[in-house]
Amino acid sequence: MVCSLETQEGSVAKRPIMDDVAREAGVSRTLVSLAFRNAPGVSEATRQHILEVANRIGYRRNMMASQLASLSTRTLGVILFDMGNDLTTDVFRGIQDEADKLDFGLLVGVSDSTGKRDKRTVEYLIEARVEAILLISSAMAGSELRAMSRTTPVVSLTRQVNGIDSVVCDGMAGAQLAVEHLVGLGHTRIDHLAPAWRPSHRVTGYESAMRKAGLTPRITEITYERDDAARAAEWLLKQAEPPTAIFANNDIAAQGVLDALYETRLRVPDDVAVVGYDNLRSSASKLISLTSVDQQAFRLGQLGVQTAQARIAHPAASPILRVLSPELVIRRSTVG
Amino acid sequence: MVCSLETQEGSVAKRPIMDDVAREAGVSRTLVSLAFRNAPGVSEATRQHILEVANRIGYRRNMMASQLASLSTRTLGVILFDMGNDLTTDVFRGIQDEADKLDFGLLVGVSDSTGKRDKRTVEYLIEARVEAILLISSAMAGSELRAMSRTTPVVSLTRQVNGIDSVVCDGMAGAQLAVEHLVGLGHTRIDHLAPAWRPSHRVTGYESAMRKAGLTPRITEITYERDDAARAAEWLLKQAEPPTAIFANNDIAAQGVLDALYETRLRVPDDVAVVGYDNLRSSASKLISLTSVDQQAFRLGQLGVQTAQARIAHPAASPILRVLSPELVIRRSTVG
DNA sequence: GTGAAAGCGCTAACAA
DNA sequence: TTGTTAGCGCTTTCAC
Repeated sequence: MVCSLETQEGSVAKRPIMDDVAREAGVSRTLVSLAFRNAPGVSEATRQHILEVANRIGYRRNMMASQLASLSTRTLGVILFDMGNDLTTDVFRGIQDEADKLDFGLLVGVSDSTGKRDKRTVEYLIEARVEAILLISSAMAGSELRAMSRTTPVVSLTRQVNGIDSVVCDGMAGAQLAVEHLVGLGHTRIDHLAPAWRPSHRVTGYESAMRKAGLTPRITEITYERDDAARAAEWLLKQAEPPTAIFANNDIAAQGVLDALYETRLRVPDDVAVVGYDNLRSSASKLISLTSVDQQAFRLGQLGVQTAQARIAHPAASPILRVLSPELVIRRSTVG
Repeated sequence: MVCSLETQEGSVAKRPIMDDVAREAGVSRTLVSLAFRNAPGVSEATRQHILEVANRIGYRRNMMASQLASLSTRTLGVILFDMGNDLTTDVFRGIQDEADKLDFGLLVGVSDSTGKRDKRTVEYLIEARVEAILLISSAMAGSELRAMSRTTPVVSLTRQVNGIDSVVCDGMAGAQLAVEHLVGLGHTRIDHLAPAWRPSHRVTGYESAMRKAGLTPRITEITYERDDAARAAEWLLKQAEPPTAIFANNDIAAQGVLDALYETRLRVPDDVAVVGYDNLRSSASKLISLTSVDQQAFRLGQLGVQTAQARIAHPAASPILRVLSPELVIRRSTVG
C-alpha cells in the first residue's frame, strides 16, 4: 500500500477509481484494467466478477486518464457547420454507423455557417487529440484546411477541397440528371439559381447538360437565404422570356422558388417546373413535393470514416478523393 | 533534467509538449502553464512571448492531461436525441451561448429517438467526467434519469421530469393559447392529435381550455410519424361531425395534417384550420404557413446551462423547475 | 517570477 | 495471472 490511508469515509464520497475496484474484487489493478478493455489475459469468470464489483460500487473508467496513459484516443472529431440540416444529420448518422463498426469514438464540435466558431471548434478537437477531423459541409478556406491537415488529418465531406481528403457526391452528374430530366419533359428555358462564390460542379454540370441539349444556360446568382431565392425567381418570371423550369442549387433555394410561385399564383409544374438539390426530408412532404437530387448522405458519412482511417494508417499518402453518384428523386414539382 | 535525452530529432516528429515551449521560450514550465490558463503571476510581456513561441513550434495544450491534473473538466455534456430538429438546434444554440458566457466547455453526445444509443451516450459523457448532463427532449425513463442524477447532475430540457432539474416551456399555457385562438375564430369542433404514452401538459391544457369555452374535448392518439398524423386527420374528417379545426401536438404532426388536407382537396383554413406546436422553421414557409406555438427554445437552452451551474454549486438542493411562457405565432393555416 | 516534487487515474512492460 | 515500476502531460504547492 503506497498511499491509501486518506480514503475519505464520509461527506464528499469521492468517485471510486481502479484501485478501489481491485481491492473490492480481490484482484490486481492490472487485471481490472485488462478486464475493462476486454483485453486478453483475464479469465471470463474473473472478468465478470470484476465488472460486477465495479458496477456495484459505481466505478466508471476515467477516459482522460486512460487516453493519456495509452497515448491514443481512437477518436475522430466531427464538425457540424449546419446542424439542423437534414443533409448534415444523414451524413452524421453514416459517420456514427461506420465509427461504431471500426471502433472509433466520436467527438462532436458544433460550429455554424457564419464561420465565427470555426477556429474554436477546431482548437477544441485538436486539444482533445482526435486522430482525424471530419468536416460536414464546411465553408472553411482551403488554405486553412491544408494548414490544419499538417497537424491532424482532415477529411472534407460533401465538398471537395484541393489537397484535402474529400468524399463527395458528383455534383456535375447530379446537375446533369436534373437538366436531362427537365429536357426530357420538353422544357427549353431552364434557368439555374446558384450561389456565386464557389467554382461549382453543379453549375458546370448544368451548363454542359444545357449545351448538350442545344439550350442556352442562364444562371442567376443567389445567396443561401430562402427568401433570396424567392426574390430571384420573382424577378426571373417578370423577364421577357421567363423560364418554364427552374433548377435551384439546393432544396432550400428551391423551396424559396416554390414560395414565390405560390405568391404569384403560378401553377407547379404546369406553368413552372422546379428541381432542387439535396433531397431534404421536407422536400418529400406532399405540400412541397419537390423533385430533387439525392446525395447519398449516409453513405458519404460511412466513406468519410473509412477515409479517415486510411489516412491515419498512411499519413503521407497522396490526397484521397471519393466520388459517389447522385440519384434524381422525381416528385410533383416537375411531373404533375 | 530527468529524462530528456531521447528526444527524437527525425522521422516521426512528436507533438511538442509544455517542456518544449518552456525550453524554447527560456522560462519555467510553471510559467507556461500559467500563461496558457490566463492565470495571474505572469507579466503581460512574458505571456505574449510564451504564446508566440508556443504558436511557432506548433504546441497545443493537451486537454486530457490538464483536466486530469486539475481534477476538473468544467465541461457540460449535452445529449441530442433528435439532431436535425429545429427545436433541438435552437435549444443547443442557447446552451452554446450561455456556456460560452459562463466559460463551460461542451461535450456533445448524439443519441436518437429509438433509445438504442441512450446508454452508450450517457456512459461516454460520464467517462469524460462532464460536470452535468443536459438532455434536449429526451424520452428516457424518469427512473433511469433519477438513477443517473445520483452520480452526475442531470438537467432535462423541454420535458419536465419528476425529481430532475427541468427547464420547460409551459405546455398547458401553450395549448390554451392555441385553443383560445381557434375559439376566437369561431371554431367549435376542435380536435386534438397527441401521442399517447405521456401524461401531457398540452393535452391537459387543451382539455381545460375546451371546457372553459363550453366545448367538448376530442382527442385522437397518434405516433410521432408525420404520416400517422395524416392518416388520423383523414379518418377524423370522414366522421359524422368532422372537426373544423385540428390542433396537433407538434408541428410535424400538424404538417402531416396539412398533407392530408391537401390530398382531400379541403381548403385551409376555410374548411379546416390547423395549429401546430414547436414553431419549426419549415412551418414559416409560405407554402406551409402553419400557425404554431413557440417554445422559446434558445432561452430554454440558456436557462438550462444556468440551472446546471446552480446544481453543480449546490448538489444537494431540491430539484429546480423553471417554466417559460409560450407564444402563439399566427399564420395562414388559421387565418386566411 | 522560478524550480523541484508530488500526484491526477490510468496503461504498459516485465519479472515473478 | 500478479505486483512492481515507469511513465503519459499537465496542475498544484511551496520554498526560494
